[in-house]
Order: sequence, then C-alpha cells, then structure tokens
Amino acid sequence: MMAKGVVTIKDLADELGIAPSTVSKALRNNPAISEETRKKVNDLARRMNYKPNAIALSLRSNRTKTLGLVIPEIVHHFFSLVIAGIEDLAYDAGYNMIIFQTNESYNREVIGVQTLLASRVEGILISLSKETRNYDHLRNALDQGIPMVMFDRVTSDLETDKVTVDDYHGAYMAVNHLIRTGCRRISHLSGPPGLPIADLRRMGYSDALRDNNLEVNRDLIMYCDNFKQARIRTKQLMNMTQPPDAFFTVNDLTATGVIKSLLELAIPIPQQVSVIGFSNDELSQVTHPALSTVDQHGYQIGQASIQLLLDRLMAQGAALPFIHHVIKSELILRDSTRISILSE
Amino acid sequence: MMAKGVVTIKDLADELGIAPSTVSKALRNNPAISEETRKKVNDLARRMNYKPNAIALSLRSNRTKTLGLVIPEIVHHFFSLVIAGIEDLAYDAGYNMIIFQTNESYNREVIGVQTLLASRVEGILISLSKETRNYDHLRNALDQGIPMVMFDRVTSDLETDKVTVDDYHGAYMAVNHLIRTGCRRISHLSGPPGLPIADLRRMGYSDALRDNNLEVNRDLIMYCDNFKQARIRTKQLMNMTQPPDAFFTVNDLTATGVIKSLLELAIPIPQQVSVIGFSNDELSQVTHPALSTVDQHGYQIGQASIQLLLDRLMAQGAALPFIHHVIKSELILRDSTRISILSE
DNA sequence: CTGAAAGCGCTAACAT
DNA sequence: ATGTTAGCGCTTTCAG
Repeated sequence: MMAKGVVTIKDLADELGIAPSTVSKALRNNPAISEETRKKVNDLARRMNYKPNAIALSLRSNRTKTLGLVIPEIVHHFFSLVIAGIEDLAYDAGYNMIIFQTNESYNREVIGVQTLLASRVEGILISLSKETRNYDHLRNALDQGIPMVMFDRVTSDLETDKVTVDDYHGAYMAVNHLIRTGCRRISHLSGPPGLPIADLRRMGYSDALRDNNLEVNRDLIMYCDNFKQARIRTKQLMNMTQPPDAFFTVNDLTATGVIKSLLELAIPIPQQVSVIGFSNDELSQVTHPALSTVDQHGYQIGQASIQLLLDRLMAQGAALPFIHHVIKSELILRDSTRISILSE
Repeated sequence: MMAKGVVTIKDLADELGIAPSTVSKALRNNPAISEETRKKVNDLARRMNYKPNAIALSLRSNRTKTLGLVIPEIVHHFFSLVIAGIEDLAYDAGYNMIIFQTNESYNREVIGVQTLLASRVEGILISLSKETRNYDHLRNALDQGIPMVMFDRVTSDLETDKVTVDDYHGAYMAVNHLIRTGCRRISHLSGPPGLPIADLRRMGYSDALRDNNLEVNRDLIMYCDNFKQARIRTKQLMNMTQPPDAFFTVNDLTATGVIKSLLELAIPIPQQVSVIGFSNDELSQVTHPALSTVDQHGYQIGQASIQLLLDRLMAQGAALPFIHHVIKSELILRDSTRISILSE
C-alpha cells in the first residue's frame, strides 16, 4: 500500500479486476450493485484509504462546495467574530471557505474577487474595503450568476442581500443615554466622512442631540478614530474654556485613548466626564473604569450573512427578493457612564 | 454575450471557428501560434469575459494552488495575527487559503484535515486543538506526501516543520525582570497542565525563580487562564498572610483581571504589586496602568510558517531537513512593572 | 448486475 | 500554424 500516488477509483477497480464505473456505483451504494461487490469495494477502499478527489467531483458536477469571503482585515475583533459566525454555519452546511484579506486595498479586493471566481466559488461574502468606490468587479460576479451577500460595509449601488448593524440607532441610543444621565456638552470622535458606518454614527449622534433640544456644536466633533489621536484630541478638548462632559467615540479603541487621557488629567469618570465607545471589543471589559459601549453582534452578522447566502444557494437561482438584514445593536452600560438620573 | 453559462475555451473556439487547443495555446501566448490568431483570440476572450476554470486546471495539473489552514480559534488576537501573516505571503505566492476553525475540538480538527485533503490542498498549516492527543489524521496527510507546518501548538510526536514562540524564554525574562525589580513573592496564574505553551511558561517561571535562589512556592501557582477566574484568584491570593508582590500570568486577559482586582482592592500597581502578562494583545495597551507583557510576534509566526511551507513546496518533495523555527519573544515593559532597581 | 463510453474544461503530445 | 487525440478522476447514461 504505497503512500505516494493518491488512490483513485481506477486503482480500486484494477485491484479487484472490475470496472471503474462499478466501483463508483458501489461506493455510492447504488442499489444496482450486488451486496457482495459493494462490500468488497468498500472494504478495499477503506484499506487503501481511498478518498474521492473533490476537484474531479467539482469539475463534473459544476459544484465546488466552496464559498469565498472577502474581508478588509482579519486582525480586528469585530471581523474575526464575523468570520467565526460564517465559518461555523458554513461548516455545518458542508461548505469550505476561501478567505481573502484586502487590507483595505481596492486593488486587492478586485483581485480577490477575480480569484474567487476563477476558483468557482458558489457564492461570495464581502465587506468592502475603505477605498472601494467602483463596483464593476462585483457586478461582474453578479452577472455570472454568483450570489453575493455584502455585510457591514455595503453599497446601495448594488442589488444584493445585505447585512448591517443599525449604526445609526446604536449611536442614537448611546448619546441619548448620555443626555438622560445629565451630560450636555457631548463630544464625538468620529471616523472619516464618507465611510458609511462613520457617517451613520455621526448622524445618530447629531439627531439624538437635536431631538433633545441640544445644539450640534461643530467644535465638539473631531475626526479621530484611533488610540493615539484620541490621546491628543482629548487633551485639546479638555482644555477648552467649556470642556465636554462626555465623549462618544466611533470605536472602542478610541474610547480607551480618551479614558487614558482623562485618567492622566485626574478627571473622574463618569462623575465629571462620561465615555461611550462602539463595538464592545474585548478590551472594553478591561479598561478602568470598564467601558460602556454599543455591541455590534459580529457573530450574528456573520451568521445572518451566510444564512442569506445559503438560502439563495438553496433556491437554485430562483428570484428571491433581496433582503437587507439590519442587526440590532445593543447599548452595553458599564462603569464609564452614570446611572440614569431621569425617569424613563 | 449572455451572462449565464460561464464562457469556456470551447465557446471561444466555436465563435472563431478554430480548434480549442489553438485557443488554449493562443491564450498562453504559445509562440507556435500566429500573431494574428493570438490577437483575435485574446480580444474575444476579453470581450466575452473569459476566465480560465481553475477547477479544470487543477484536475489536469494536479496542482490546486490552495493551502489549508487549521486553527483553533479565529477570534483571538494572536491567531488572527498569525492568519494575517500567512494570508499576506500566501497571496504574494499566488496561493488561496482554505481556513478551518476547530473551536478547540479534536473531532473538528480531524474532519477539517480530511476535508482539506479531499480538496487536494498542496500543503497544510496547523495549530493543534487543546484536545488533540492522537495524530493519525496528520500522519495520514504526511503519508500522502502533503507537506505540513505546525505552529504554536505543536507536538514532538510528528516529524514536520514547526514554528513556535520561545515561551520558556519569554516567561523566564518576565519573571527575571520582576525579581530584578525587587519582587520576591511572585504568583503565577498558569494554563492547564499538559498544554505545551502553558507548561513551558510555567517552567520558565520556575527556573527563573530557582536561578535567582528563590524557592518555587506551590501555593503561589494557580491554574487560571481567564478574566473571570483571575478576579477571584487575585482576591484569594491577596488575602494570604504573606500575599504576592507580583503576578505573572499565562496571558494578557488574565493579567487584566488581576489588575482590575488590585485596583478594586486599592493596591497600587506597580508600587506594591507588579503584573506581567503574556501575548501583547491590543488590550495590554489600554489597561490602567498599561500592562507589561511578552510579545509573541504572531504576524511573524504566520510568515515564518507559510515560508517554511512554501520552501518545501518549491523543493518539490526533495528531502529537506525539518526545521523548528523558534521565534524570539520580546519583553514589553509598560507601567504595571517597576523600573529596574538593580544594575544589570 | 456489470461494463463501455462519453464528457466536465483544459492542455500536451502528436499529427498534419 | 493549426488540428486531433487523449486523459486528469469521476459519474452517468446506455448496452449487454
């Protein structure tokens, strides 16, 4: 039983002196095959450690049982949660996942999608890179009849199933909570304009202020979405003649920068200044004080995305309506915000 | 130019009234083909958006340009770094990655490896699940001539290339630093016995103590590797008649649990108690005080692993010696440890 | 009940 | 310079 040249059906057939087609049928328990032959074949297959060649199967059946995932970054708590959600369900449904990381590059996204198409994936899950403004590569996939689901970073230029988190509402809830607990000068450290998730969170922030009859003060809004910048911005803001009494940040890491700076300035949190982040990353539990934040339910987003894709795959190309699944975000209150001081 | 049935070489051939093999040659710029035909073919291919079928190519060439990755958990900063390192180099080398998440289950690991074999991956990268004690599934792959690289969670029962971080040395350095800065009763919150990375870190801890003529006190060693348990253990330990003056933990999350508890007990860090974690996760920068820790260089581990695999793939099965690449870990000193008080 | 033949998409000998 | 044939591993008619 030489190891080298992987065992094929033909090897089994030769060994038993029967036809390959008979072996094939025996292996798939085709009732047309005698019980005896079937047993002989299956036994030998086990002994020779025969494993069907998935490539040959794919070529014949035109089914690869493989799905493609295109994602900006793997090293990102939220995205890794999404991947886990996708993987788990894909696995249960018997699909393999080919994963492409774009590193936020449009070019790599295009190449990634093309490679997936060449690999004949049966469907594509994608979260757009920050650079992506042109969607021809995706249109191309769609034209070839490859079902696609976009999640988190989506575009309205394309008709596909979509899954997003309700960023707007999450931000609105967060800011509303700050106001209800007595904050009046709420600063927002926001992501780059044009990035939908950042825009939506900024809108949620602004609307919550307006709905509570507070003015939106441009001086309190900064474009700042990382730890280092947050350190600087926080000190600038706290130096204002009328400093903020709360920070709402576009993500958790930025919030931790704010907390760190406030701690250094010996400003009590949340007594003097409240802080709310966005994402519910692992790190939000370990800051001191623990960070209040908005959970994006990454795992569920992954599950919802792959489920939509599987549904469409099941439907065999029947014209299902496109679904935009909006996952509820959730306000997680920890210790960086005050307890509600106004009744509901 | 109907979208549906993906375009094949035969379609191009029919369209131009020439033979498929001629089209094939023309597309690969075979010099035996006239400049004219070559142009005609390539133009049409572009117009009809022809894309070679990777499956057919694989079947013919017996090369899939696909590698398999089996990993315990994607949602884990360290592992996601490793994946990123692998992805980036694999991409440059023109390989696709199929990823399998075992969720630390031995069964899923076995199935994962089998699926990868069925998909005819050209090589396998694997980090063992915590449950794995039997290696037949891997031996099987090896017997089929599939090159394999094990990283981080490896076993000496198998002859393969390996990449690990020098856990022992990292732990040794960490504890040595604690001692040099005056700590004498150093507690170790360790991972489960039997898990190599936990054992090595525990050994590094013990040896550093012994080499500095300090006794290894079993009462100061606890099996505790997560945030929640750390909260409980820390309080227990600090209640001892002779409480520890330092904690060395098996990972960063555990260390943050320690810090949180110490903060609640109003014990000054690092003046009274020092803390060192392990991993250099993102969260180690955001604790207060910022956590001293040992960096595992996950990205580099990923790169080293895929590089070994690519080397072996290049070597075409020539008998390269097996390499065990040990990546240097690095002691990262932040604010949870004291400045050195003894000269080097 | 078993086998021969054809074909999935592609390419490499081997003609012509 | 182009075409014909065969075959990668498998399954599925269709005959026997």
